[in-house]
Amino acid sequence: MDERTPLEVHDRLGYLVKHAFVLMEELNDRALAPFDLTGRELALLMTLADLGSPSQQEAAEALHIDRTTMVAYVDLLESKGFVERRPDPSDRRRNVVELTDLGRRALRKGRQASDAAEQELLAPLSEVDRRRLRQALSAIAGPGRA
Amino acid sequence: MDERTPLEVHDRLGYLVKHAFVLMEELNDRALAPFDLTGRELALLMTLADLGSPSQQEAAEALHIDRTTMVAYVDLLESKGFVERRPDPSDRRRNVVELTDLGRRALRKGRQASDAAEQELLAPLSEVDRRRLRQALSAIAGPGRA
DNA sequence: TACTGATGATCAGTACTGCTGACAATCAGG
DNA sequence: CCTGATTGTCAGCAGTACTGATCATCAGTA
Repeated sequence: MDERTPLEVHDRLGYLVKHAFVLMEELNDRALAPFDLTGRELALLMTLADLGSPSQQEAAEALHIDRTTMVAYVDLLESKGFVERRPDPSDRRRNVVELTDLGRRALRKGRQASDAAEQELLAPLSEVDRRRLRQALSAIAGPGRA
Repeated sequence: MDERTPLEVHDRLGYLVKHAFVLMEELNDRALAPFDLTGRELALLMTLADLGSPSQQEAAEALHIDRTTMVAYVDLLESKGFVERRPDPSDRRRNVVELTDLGRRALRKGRQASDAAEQELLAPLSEVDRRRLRQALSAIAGPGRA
């Protein structure tokens, strides 16, 4: 009870991708709110866990965000007690960013909640279609394109 | 020559969808720049053409944006000479938004350029995969979800 | 040692997008 | 006429992420 006429713009790839993104963001942030996390913050926690204890620069590159943006994220997660900054003894220009125990716990809980949000977004799709969508998006936006 | 370790975060749906969106936006805006259009502005031109001559409110609903945001878009497109505001004689609260001849021309050119940008984004995919991706995104983000 | 250039983190300022809340004008129903 | 709802407009704010400048540090070189 919303659309009368099918609109051309609703079939454009740009429109579809944008609204899939907005929806995913909403579901993700809603699922993560109980753990005091946003989707972007969870992504950073995941990156820190994957990379060991990277510098801010390395983490920023892995997430394809600007290093000046990373400063604010680390500030935020540090204020929540999820990560700690530590100057790298072997190169004192660098800040090593490490997960705290609290941060590791938030990561575990957050990953579960985010998994559930993904399932919610993918609900209209069959198992095969979900796999195909993932593969298509990886081919489009994955390594070597950004 | 970029990623050493496969990172968990790069397989998350949120990450994939976000970066597909960012890439699509870049390709779209680059393709549309010669016609003095952004992807969002083209979307509005398409909506106006589809809906006939809707009020700002109707156009905003069709694009799922706020009516206060629509004001700025119409201002912008009006300053470029692509659309015209006209008070609706039958309801003087409303502004009917109409494409000008210049706007119709920009729409034609812009649609072609945007089509090319879509093809560029979809380049890594086969014809079948492109169709499946579109269907999957429609099921996820199409009518009835937003 | 001293000099030079590059690198990492930080901050101020800016731009863009899109929201909320308030307002005036207008309409519809009684 | 009144009342309440609707439409467009505007000011203000929030979130995101950038550029450019600055400071400390490092690496290489003479």
